[in-house]
Amino acid sequence: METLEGITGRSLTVAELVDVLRSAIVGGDLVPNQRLVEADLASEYGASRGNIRAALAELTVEGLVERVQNRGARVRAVSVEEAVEITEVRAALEALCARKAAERITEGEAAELQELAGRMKDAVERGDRDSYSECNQILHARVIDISAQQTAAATIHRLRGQAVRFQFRLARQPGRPAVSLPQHLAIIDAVCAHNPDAAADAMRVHLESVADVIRSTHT
Amino acid sequence: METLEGITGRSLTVAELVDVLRSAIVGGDLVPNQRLVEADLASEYGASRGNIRAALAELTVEGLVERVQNRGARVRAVSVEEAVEITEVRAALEALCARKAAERITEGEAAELQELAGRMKDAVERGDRDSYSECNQILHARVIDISAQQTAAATIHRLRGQAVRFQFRLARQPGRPAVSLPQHLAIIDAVCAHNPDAAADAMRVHLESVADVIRSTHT
DNA sequence: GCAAGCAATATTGTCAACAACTTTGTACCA
DNA sequence: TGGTACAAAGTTGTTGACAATATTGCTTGC
Repeated sequence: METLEGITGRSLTVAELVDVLRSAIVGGDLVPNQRLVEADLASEYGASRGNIRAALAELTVEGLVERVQNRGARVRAVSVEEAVEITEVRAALEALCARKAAERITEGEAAELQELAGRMKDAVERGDRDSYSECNQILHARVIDISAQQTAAATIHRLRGQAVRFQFRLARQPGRPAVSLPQHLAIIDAVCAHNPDAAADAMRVHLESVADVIRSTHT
Repeated sequence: METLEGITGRSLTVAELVDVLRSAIVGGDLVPNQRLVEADLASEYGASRGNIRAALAELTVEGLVERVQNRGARVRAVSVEEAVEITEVRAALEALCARKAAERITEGEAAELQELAGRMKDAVERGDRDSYSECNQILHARVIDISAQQTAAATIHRLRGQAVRFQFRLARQPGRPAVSLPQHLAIIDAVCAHNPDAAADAMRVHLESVADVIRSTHT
């Protein structure tokens, strides 16, 4: 892989570095607890150490990186307990979004969600995990989108980045689609039926069940 | 006021600057939309511009400061619409905390909350706004504490910082205590009765009513 | 063989200078 | 009078050098 610096000839800005490093952490190129030595990252990504340093400071506030005084930065390792907490917070926030989405949804958007429901049923019948997983992500994103809640959306997005490793494992669990499909369909039904309370409950139940699965992997 | 630099003889670290600037913004010494010129802040607080710059970057991620490329930083102005959203997110998260608190609360903690309920009733009867406002803050803080939800607590705290200006106005509204006192008592009752669903509902209803008041000030 | 102290190395924290960009003010021309 | 081009000032973005701190490995004495 060629670095961006190698291609463009200029060095990366702080904002670009934040994006690049965030992707590297969320994407798993930088693994939990891995040390992030400023000088190494600087030569790796073709940036000055000062900019690397600034980027690490921002990612620390985002919760992706952990720093201790005079001892440098590491990729933050999220414990199972913490992943459960994060998922519970997501449950509360996405339930809020589902509630607002049920209040605001248009007929066009409802038709779109119904079509998505069809694709999800199909995918489960065919045993197509990748397609189902994709629909899953689209559903959650669409509900947040329709809710038009900027603050909740930003918070959910940040938390997702921290726990993405656990989500990933989850989707591969055998028998998981059979459990989650009816939950997803219940969310779609309630949102499309303009039923805020039912939509919030359905979303909360769904993500609480995700939290339970994560909890159970702790043993 | 003497700067910390003037007292200690050394210049401030980035971490110290973040705290100082955060307090200044939340406390209202730096008002919304006020420009934050790095060089000015540097001489004001007796720090190097580089450290000021790093501190502003962190506060930007926290949502207290707004920056645009090459045009500097300002204190972020939170709109009424945004304050409503923030309060709704707080409603969802504090409802989660109330639920968990109801599950975990000990008898000692329950007695403490009941005593707080008494003080709140007293304060309203006596018309003592300051005391009631203080109890209010203690109640919310205690419920979050008892819930032992680190992730939710950190998120609530960050959001509170952004909307603190609106909260402040609210407490001074005439007739407000008469509305909020029964809501607060309902929260305490449900949490102490180990009733998670009721606790979550009571907290959500309470903060949604706060959101309504903020919304109504827009007109 | 082992622990304590010390030197060497690695790494982070801070700073001041320089470069790049944006805005403001002014002169000139239609 | 209005607008455009250009110069000047103000401010932010970036970098490399230096200082402070932590870690590692070695030596020495027991």
